Order: sequence, then C-alpha cells, then structure tokens
Amino acid sequence: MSEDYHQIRKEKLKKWREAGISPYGARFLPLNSLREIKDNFPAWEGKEARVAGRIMSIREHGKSAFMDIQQESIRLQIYLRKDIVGEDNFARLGWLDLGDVIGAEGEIFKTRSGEVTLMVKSFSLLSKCLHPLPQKWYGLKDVEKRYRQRYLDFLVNPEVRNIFLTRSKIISLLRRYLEEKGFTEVETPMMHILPGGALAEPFVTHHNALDIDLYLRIAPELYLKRLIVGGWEKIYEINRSFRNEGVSPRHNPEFTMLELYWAYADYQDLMQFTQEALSKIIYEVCKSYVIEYQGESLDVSPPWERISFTHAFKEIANLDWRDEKEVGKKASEWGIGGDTPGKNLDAIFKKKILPHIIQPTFIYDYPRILSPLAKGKEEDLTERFQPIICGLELGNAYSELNDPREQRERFIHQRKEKESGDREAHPMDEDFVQALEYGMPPVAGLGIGIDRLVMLATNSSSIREVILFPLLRPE
RNA sequence: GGGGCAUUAACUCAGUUGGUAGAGUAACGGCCUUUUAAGCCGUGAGUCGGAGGUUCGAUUCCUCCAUGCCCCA
Repeated sequence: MSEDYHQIRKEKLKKWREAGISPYGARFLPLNSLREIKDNFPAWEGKEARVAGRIMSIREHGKSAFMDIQQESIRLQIYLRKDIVGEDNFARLGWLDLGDVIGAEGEIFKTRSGEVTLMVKSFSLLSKCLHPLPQKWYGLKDVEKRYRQRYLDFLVNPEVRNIFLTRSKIISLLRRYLEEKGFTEVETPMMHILPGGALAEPFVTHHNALDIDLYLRIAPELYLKRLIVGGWEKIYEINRSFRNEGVSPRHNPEFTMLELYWAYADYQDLMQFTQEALSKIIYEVCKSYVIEYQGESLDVSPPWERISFTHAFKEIANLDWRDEKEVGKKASEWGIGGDTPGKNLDAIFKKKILPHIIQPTFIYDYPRILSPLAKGKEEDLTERFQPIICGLELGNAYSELNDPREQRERFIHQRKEKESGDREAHPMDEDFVQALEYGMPPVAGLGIGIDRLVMLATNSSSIREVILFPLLRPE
C-alpha cells in the first residue's frame, strides 16, 4: 500500500507553502452567512458576497469548477472560472481537497438549473484538511467513530447537529421558563465532602492540600436545601452530576440535571409545575404535544395521569409492596432480588412496573424506605413523585423533609442499609442535619434529567446520542 | 460480572460451504467553461480488529484478547 491519503495532502500543503501562501489563513471577517444568502436570494442576486466554509464536494469542468462549501449544515455552491480567477489561482485548485476550509468572494447568481451560486472572484485557503473526510453520501455510520471523532459526525451527518441544537434550545427554554416563574439560578459545589442527595455510588477524588478525599457530587440537593435554610425561596441549578455506575443506553456516568427548590410549596405544586413546564417546552421544540418516541406515540399535553405507587404495584405487578415477604419472594422469583427490602422494591418498580408506563404519568406517594430525604405522609409513605414517560424516569420530586430529628433517624436507617451491604445507601450528614436544625421552611424540590428529556424530544434511543462526548473506553 | 452480535480499502458495504478479497464513492493521471450523488477514459489502493491454535493452506473453523452495540445481573 503505497497510497497514503495523509501523505498526498501533506504534499499539497507543501505546495501552498512553496508558493508563499499560508495554508492556515487568518481572520476572514466580515462574513456573509450561507443561510442568509440562500434564504434571501432575490436580495442577493448580483451582489458581492464574502463567504467561508468547508469544501464538501468538487466538480471540475476543465476550465471551470463547482464546489459546495458548508457552513454549519448549510451548503452553498461556488463556481470558479479560469478566466475570472486567473490562471495561477485556477491552477491552485489542484492543491485543494475535500475538507479544506476556504474563504471566497464574488457575485451571487443562479445557475441554469436554478442553484444559488457564488461566482468566485478570489478565494483563499483558510485551513488545510490533512485527512480524508468520511464519504459524503453514506455519511459516517460507525457509532464508535462517530462518538470518538464527534467533529466528523457533525461534518457529515447534519441530523446530529439538530439533536444538539434541540438540546441547547431545551435548556435555554427551561432557563427562561424558570426565570419567568421567579427562580434564581445558583451554582453549588461539584466536589462534596460527603456524597449525598441521592442513592448512588460516587466517584472519589483527592484534595492534596487539605489531604482529604472528595466526591464528585451525585446530586446538588443538600446544598440547595442549605440555601433554602438561608432564606432563598426559589432557586435552581442546571449542571452535571456524576454517578459511578455502568454505562447503558439510559445512563452516562456524568449527566445533566435540573434541580429546583420552591419554598412553601409541596409536591402537588410541583406536579402542576412539571407537567406545565415540560409539555410547554416539548411543544416549543417539537411543535406538537404529540411526539413519536421509539415507535410509541406520546401525548404530553397536560394533565398527566397520576397513579400512586401503591396502586401501580397492585395493578401492574399484582403485589402489595408492604408485604415484605411476598415482595422478596417475587423479586428472587424474577431473578432481580437484592440484599434488602428496599432493593427489592426498587428492582420490581424499575424492571416490572416502569416498562408498562408509556404515556406521561406521575407515580406518587413512594414508600418511606425508598425516599430518605422526602417528607413523610401517613405512616410509611412520603410525599414524592416521579414523572415517567415511555418507561423513562424523567425526574424525581418531593415535599422535602424539614424535620431535623426525622432526617437524622432516616440517615441512621440508611447507615444500617449500608452496613448490610447497600453501597448506594445515603451517608450520615450531620452538617446538613444541623442546617435543618436552624429551620428549613417547608419546601418542594424537583430534579429533571435533561439528557433523558432531550432523548424524548429528539427520539433518541440512547443517551449517548444526546451527549456530545459520551464516555468511551480509551482506545 | 454473564450472554449475543459486530469489526473487510479513507467512507458505506459485498464476499469466501477453508485456496491470502470485490463494488460504489473517495484518491491518483488525463479530457471537459452552468455541473450538482456531474460525465467520460485510465490507474493504484487492504497485516480481512489483535494474538495463538487446527490445517498442506485460515479473512473464513476453534480459543483467548481488544473495542463497540444490544440484552441480562
């Protein structure tokens, strides 16, 4: 194998240098956008334009050549003629390759076949591409390569760009919505002394100067609640949390969450809030309340169905969740049993109940044993709900427990779970209990998994499709 | 952690019931001044993911490993 694409391109690069022209150009502003030119051709016809983009195709015709240049996902045809750009410049076309970034100036016109085109008067190389781009027509399908070299994915698969535009739009709409409702965005630590606010295994790191282990946060919850103690009434945070768990189509070790706290409200208020906010955002992004997700037609218009945890267990799994013995028996029968009653309940809920919930639904009033930070209701329940769509847990919310004594007891119980082998049990956090002792107003808190929301809105089956650089094993 | 599937040219894919591989696009050389998956003529391109094993012979069969995808725990 003597043909080396990289080598051939490096030789072309050398030719630019030998001609005294840098193959890596400088500032090329001001620039006319390709979209603007294509969308408003009548205004541009006969006018001078200055454009830049990556060469995505070349069609040579002897003494002239067509190229398509791409800016973002818009392509514009440019036309170069030997008699216009001059013999020397025209000869330099041979030093260009698919993938090179060029700038060009000239007049906008339409070809015989009606294509909006720039008649090039001058052009310059702005950046040489030293590797062949994936072939334009078939795109890049190799999933691994798409994630490892996401830049190639964006260059040749325009629909991928749309997913991330949608993601950006969703987050922006969320912020705007929250701001309208009077919420303030805050930033709390990502490195925690104790990994709290959720039941999950953390990543551990080390701070050298203080010589202490720190944990990447599994949730911002306990710090946000400290702010509520401090008198903040409506706050939210949109940022990453980290959980040291396996990678799957629905889990990435780092993921983005919206977490919000609303003082003096309860979980009923948040159900209202959630269905309004999410349906509105999905409507804005998808232009419809009815969306397709992986073959299911989902109607996200409010109100969403509400089913209590107890009822869901009864109806879907035909089980009384309070019957610890029966639950344990069923769990091991299904091969999903855990070490503790809590684990069994959680497993049955996730594996046997969630998959049956398709339309947007609130499951509410969870067992206390599953919710160490939620406010109690009756003897063994908590004021908690989860929005579920297409079997996906989109979030988690509750009326927050604000009784420090009960909070301490729940932590003690979690410690027992930990001692009996549950590595995801919540650690005792005395500092947080102390904050509660100063008096936290009644408050409702909501977490929304942004990645999963984006999956729904973009009909993506894997969370990796909605994360720019998902975690992969190093090559 | 366990199971299944995948890995062949730069890209997308064929293929070989075991005899060291093909196509389209891309690349390279030539022709062509309104093409657009441009066209025409010609050329070259591969450790068939890696390492072992079986065999006269392995890309193909077996084992292990790597990476990815999916399912299960």
